[in-house]
Amino acid sequence: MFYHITKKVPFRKFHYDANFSKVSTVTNTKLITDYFYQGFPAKARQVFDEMPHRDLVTWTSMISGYTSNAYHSDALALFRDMLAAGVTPNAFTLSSVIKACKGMDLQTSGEMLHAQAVKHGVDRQEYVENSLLDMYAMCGRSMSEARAVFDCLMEKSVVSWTTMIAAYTHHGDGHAGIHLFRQMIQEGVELNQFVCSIVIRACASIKNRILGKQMHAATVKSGHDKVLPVGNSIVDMYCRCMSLLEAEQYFNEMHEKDLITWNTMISGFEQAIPQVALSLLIKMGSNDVTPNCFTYTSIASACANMAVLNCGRQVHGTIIRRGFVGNLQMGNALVDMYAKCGSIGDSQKVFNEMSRKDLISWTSLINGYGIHGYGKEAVELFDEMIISGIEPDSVAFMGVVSACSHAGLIEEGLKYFNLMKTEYNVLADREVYGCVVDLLGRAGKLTEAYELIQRMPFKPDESIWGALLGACKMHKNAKLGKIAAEEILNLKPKGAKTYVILSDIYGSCKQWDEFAETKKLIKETGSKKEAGMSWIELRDEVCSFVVGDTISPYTVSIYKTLRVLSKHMNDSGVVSDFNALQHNFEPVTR
DNA sequence: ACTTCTCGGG
Repeated sequence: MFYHITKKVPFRKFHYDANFSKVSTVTNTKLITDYFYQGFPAKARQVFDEMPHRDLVTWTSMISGYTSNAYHSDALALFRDMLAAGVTPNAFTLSSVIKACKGMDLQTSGEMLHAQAVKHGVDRQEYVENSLLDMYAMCGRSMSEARAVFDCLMEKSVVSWTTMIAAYTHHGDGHAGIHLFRQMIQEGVELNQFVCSIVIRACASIKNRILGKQMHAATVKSGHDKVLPVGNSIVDMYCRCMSLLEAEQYFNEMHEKDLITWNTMISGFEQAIPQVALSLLIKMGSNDVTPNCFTYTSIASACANMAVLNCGRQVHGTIIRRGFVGNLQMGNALVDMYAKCGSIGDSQKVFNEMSRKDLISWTSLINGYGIHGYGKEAVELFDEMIISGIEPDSVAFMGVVSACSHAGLIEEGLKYFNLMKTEYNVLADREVYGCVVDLLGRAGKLTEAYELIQRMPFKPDESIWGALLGACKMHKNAKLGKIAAEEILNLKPKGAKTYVILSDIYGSCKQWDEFAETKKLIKETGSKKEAGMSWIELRDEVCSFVVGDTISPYTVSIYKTLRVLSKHMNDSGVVSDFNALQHNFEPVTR
């Protein structure tokens, strides 16, 4: 049992003073360690401050305790105090304080500590070496420095391997991480829980479900799957590989779950089946797990993906009540949520009230403006972001280009596309090219769009040809439409949707022979186009609609309203696109 | 008595 010994202890004045003081230092140091272990840094600090005498181990316990509780700046400050007090650090101290530098992304300070380690002759000790390796790997912009250190290690322990695999994975190169893992196995290094969880994470990052499942099996065999972080990684892996059934199955089988387990499931389901994310929130409550900030950012995204404004507002209310509004990622999720739920005003409001904004905050609102057709506002916000000193990435450019595309701001959109490489040195990925194809296509510059596809540095995929095909439909260009459709069918032979659009194009171009032939092909392949679905919130209910719906109790009034609306459109001179549609279906009424 | 590597948010 520990008890708190302070300066006020009266026995200090006796002759065995020195000895007693030593005992009390050891005891109090144990107490400090224990307080940190229990997660009470303030109590640990109080013991430390009241100690009559502190030795190197006491200082080190404080520093490492701060780091393991993520109080990195306190750890660093205390290290400075320690040096000022004339105490010389050892390998234990330095590995802890190097870890603090990693936690704060301070490579320069880390390098200074590296020098200290050399000075005190501990730089080649295993723990110091590994913490330095981790610091260089995680703080550096690339892996080259860390790789050089790793290759020079005298002895590669499982920790060194884990550090490297983790760093590659965090830098977005899961393949390199797995490659290193294979090497590690070949060298006969034993698995431990850390390697298991990070390798599964690497499988998740490259969405390799087969390899992930093999690793899952390996962890079961070695018993490491009983460790929570490993189990959580397994759930995460199945979610990211879009194997939600397996994720749920494993989740249900877990004998122990923590907050991260629940959060992993909720964020895993948030995109594909947002309703399940909401029911998981309720379930976790009845399992006595309290949701945190992470939980609610995923829940806000789930509301965004369901486009349910009322539900979203209620969630926002809960977020305010729980005091999560100041959180950056939380704010970002809310900006996105309101935009996707159709309330761009609330989206702006949340954005304006955010005390800190990062690239994602700006991008979310730019995307929101794009969704709502506010091209000019998107462009202005993008420029404002640049002025505020934020460096755009390809996602941000995609947001502004796509907003321009939807608003018909062709010149503006192309301007930003060109600025990417000329001004900002941002590489346009396949998605950005897709946006630009869409932009040119909508503007009727079909030949330019086709030429861009031919000279882009990637193999065009289905969605890029799809953008061209859609534009061909819009501008009634059967020649390029046929080319685009053929390319898509090469990539995805049974795409009924492609035939349908192509037949629309032939129909609207009045090429009836080709129209009939395409229709015949649709029948022959026997596949059906997946129906698009829309939904709105009506009071407490979500009502969904599909084309040709006869099931909805509102069918009759829906088509009545549609006729009124299209009459309004015609009367006010809006040219509707109903011509192409007429060939596909007739409204079904009862 | 003190040390390194693992899991969740566009």
